[in-house]
Amino acid sequence: MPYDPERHGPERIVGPGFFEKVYAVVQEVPAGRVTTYGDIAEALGMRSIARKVGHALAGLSHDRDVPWFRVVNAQGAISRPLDSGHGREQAERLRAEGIEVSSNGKIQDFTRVRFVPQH
DNA sequence: CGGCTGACGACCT
DNA sequence: GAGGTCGCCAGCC
Repeated sequence: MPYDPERHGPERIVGPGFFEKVYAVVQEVPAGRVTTYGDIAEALGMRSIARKVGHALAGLSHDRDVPWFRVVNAQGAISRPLDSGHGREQAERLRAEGIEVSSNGKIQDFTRVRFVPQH
């Protein structure tokens, strides 16, 4: 299917600098709240590149001041194996901010702590 | 250069 | 709720 603004958003903005744009949006998420890959994609004007948002975070170096752990998937769950170092760290850091995370990685009261970044 | 791979998500059974 | 399908696109074989 060709590019369709109705489905894919107003314009294509993925390109050089995309990662930095993602990081800028993530930094808007306040402590104690979480947002989703899709919400970030939409804040950047593209509804269909949620996957690229995850890719951007995957390439993030931890020494940068970006709260990567406040980003979860649309189901309100941590999108990394909980038996991995990063999965455990994310759950830990969210709990440290007062967010309840169940043993299966689900965020409790997700709809209430969900933060939707604005354009 | 073609194929595969994802920290995803909407939609359908 | 649990799976499967398809669309996305930069990066890495």
